[in-house]
Amino acid sequence: VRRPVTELEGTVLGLVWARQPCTPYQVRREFAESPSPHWSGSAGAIYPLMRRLEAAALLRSSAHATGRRRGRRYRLTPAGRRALVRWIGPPHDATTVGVPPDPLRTRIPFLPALPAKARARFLEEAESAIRAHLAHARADLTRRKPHGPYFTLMAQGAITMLTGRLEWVRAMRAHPDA
Amino acid sequence: VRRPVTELEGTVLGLVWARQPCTPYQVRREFAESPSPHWSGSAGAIYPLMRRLEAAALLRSSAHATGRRRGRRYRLTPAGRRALVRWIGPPHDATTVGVPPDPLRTRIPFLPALPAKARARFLEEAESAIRAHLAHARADLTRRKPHGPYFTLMAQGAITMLTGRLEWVRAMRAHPDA
DNA sequence: ACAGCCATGTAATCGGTTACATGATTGG
DNA sequence: CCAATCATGTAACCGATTACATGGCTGT
Repeated sequence: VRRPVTELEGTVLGLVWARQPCTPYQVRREFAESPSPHWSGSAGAIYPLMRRLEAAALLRSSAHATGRRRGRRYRLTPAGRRALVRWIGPPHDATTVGVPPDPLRTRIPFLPALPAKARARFLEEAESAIRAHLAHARADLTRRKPHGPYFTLMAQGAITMLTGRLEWVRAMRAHPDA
Repeated sequence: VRRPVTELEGTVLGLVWARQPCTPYQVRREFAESPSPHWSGSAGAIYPLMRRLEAAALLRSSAHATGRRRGRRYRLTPAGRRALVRWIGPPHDATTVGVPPDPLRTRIPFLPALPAKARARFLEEAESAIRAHLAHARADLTRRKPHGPYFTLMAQGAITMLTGRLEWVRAMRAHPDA
């Protein structure tokens, strides 16, 4: 009666699957290089998490040493592989496929708390910040393209989201009282 | 030297601002009715949080009783109002305005772990689930329209995100190896 | 040799969820 | 009156972040 794996656990299973044998540090680097800042991939999150996954028999590890440095390399167990497939889905639940959280959208209903001038600045700064992130996302796309079609598709997904958000903000600036 | 308010704290400040005087239960209902399932608005989160905000002098409360039921009504203090304005921004940081987290997108690079048939089913189920959520979001829009332009804009933002995601999934289904 | 980064961890803190407890109100 | 729901909390657990500690490696 194992509980389903969390988002972070599922992502780590996927990263290990793709790179096995894989060290916790490689996983951390992947999070650090990701354009999405949602998870920090901090050491305090990743190392204990991978130990937990091993305790749950979803990962197994072997000691490893490059030169004199100790370390562990992780691989998926068959149960880990099955847990990964179940995490990917389908079925998709509401948190996976529903309206994604968006801190910018969250702020919109509270804009009347700002004076009109600050409200205009809010939207102006938002638009230029989104453009900057869009440029980063496009750079990320070209960087990931050699890694295969699915990495390309993921990067395109990020661009799609940013583009939609940009249009949305532009519409708000155009019709402030729509 | 107060730390900046978190997303949940900022949202609660905004909700209290819009409805003051406001009980924790009203705040919880707002989260429960929100189409985004990101925060549960559980009692164990909201009641202690509002007490913390009062301890930080961003909220003040007065005891209240309807019939024989005890309770507290909260209002913003001037400092709370300033904290709300600072939370809304600008400036926007990367977590606010960058690529939003998206559990569906997160799964894409791991699709090769699925057999081809399951991969097709993943995309098929994703598309139909997004359509269902889009219908909910549109219903939410018409429900919120009477509450003013900013609630309308927020609801439209959710629709924009879902529409973009739908097009993205449709493109993936059309060109599985793009 | 020494500074700085790479790599592997651990400990304390903090906050959100889950589960539970309790009383008040309302509908049948 | 009794059940279901509304409303107000509390406590335990769990996990992510922050900050710290350590030791090996690399360039100058």
